[in-house]
Amino acid sequence: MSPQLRQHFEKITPLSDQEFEYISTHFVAKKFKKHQFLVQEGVPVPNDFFVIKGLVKASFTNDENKEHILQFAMEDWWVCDYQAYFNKTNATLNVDCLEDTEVLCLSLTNREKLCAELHKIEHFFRRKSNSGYIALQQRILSLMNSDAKGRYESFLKQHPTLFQRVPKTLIASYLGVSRETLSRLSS
Amino acid sequence: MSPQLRQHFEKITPLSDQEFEYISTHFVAKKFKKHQFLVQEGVPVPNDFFVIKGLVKASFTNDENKEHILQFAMEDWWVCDYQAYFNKTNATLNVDCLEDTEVLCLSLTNREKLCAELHKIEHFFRRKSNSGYIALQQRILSLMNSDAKGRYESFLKQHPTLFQRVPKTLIASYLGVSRETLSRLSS
DNA sequence: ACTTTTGTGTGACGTATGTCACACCATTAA
DNA sequence: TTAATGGTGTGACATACGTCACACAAAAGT
Repeated sequence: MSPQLRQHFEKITPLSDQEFEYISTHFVAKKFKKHQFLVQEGVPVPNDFFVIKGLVKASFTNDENKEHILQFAMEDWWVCDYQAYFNKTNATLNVDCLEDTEVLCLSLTNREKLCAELHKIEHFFRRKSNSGYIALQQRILSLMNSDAKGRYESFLKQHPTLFQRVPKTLIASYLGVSRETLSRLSS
Repeated sequence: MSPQLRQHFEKITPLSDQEFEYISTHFVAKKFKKHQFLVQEGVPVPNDFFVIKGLVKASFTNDENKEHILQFAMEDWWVCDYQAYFNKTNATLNVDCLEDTEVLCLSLTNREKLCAELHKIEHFFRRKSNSGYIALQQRILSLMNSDAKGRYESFLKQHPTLFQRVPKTLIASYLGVSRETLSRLSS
């Protein structure tokens, strides 16, 4: 199985060959084409996804059919509708591919099994979750504190790669601005 | 030590008397008066706080002296500047008391020690962090999807207690709206 | 090769919300 | 008792941003 996953774990905790081999049996590789859905609103969410290759977005679409992007995920990112995943409810988000993408799927059962069996893994996921929490707090601050231009610029700074790979329409929807406003900012 | 903390842990994982007794030696009780700071911008943040009694706010103040509230915390809530705490940097947030409050302090060292020694505790904090993450995602969606009125109403629904204990000026600053706009909403 | 879809710019206009100003009351401190 | 502080309402006005409309080009699908 992908050495990418191992490297990813080992940024936080070292693993023996056996340990990693054991861990990797709990993941399932899958491929998706552009426009395919990893998670679809209204249906259960058995898996969390670790992106090996490609690019996806996680988004919420409201009653007026306006889409708000919660997250992009490219190589080495995790993505899911975590609310639905952890609470075993139906998804309220969609996760779909902006490019052809390859992922490793981790079912909730396998995740909890690994966490229970290997303290290291529980530690890993705690650390991941902590960082995620902090990042979201930053995002909230940026939504409250900065105007469209400020958010646009700090996105550009923090995610130059995404900025190139993602259409601006979607970046607008990630930043919480209309497509038109974003367009006027860059000109 | 406070049975409140034990109950709080046991919502997620059962503990023996000895276990809890051991755990509790890692916490330090402290009392603060209204207007005192638990965390102050620019200084290190050695502790995370579990609120036993009282009410605090965690906020960011920008260059124009505008305050944005990231979180309120009352009984049974955890509060901190987690970015500074986990990364051992200086605080960018302030945490201060809206009421006289009693907390249990958990240093980063003790937290990591407990997590390493007791798998249960690492599990506890992973679960906590996961829920926190999900809650912040919801908040982001609400900032992007709802207008002032919508956010105000869902805050009222979700936190009727806070609504009573917290001045509306501060609720406004939590919701990302001006004091005046919020005032006009309720009338 | 043709059509459809996707991405992007730009003008005109409406509106939700911010800002500034002032007034009033309740509470706390001196 | 007075003064200072904190919380709230409300009017007048400014503005950032959304919405709708149209145009055009590039990419994708047939």
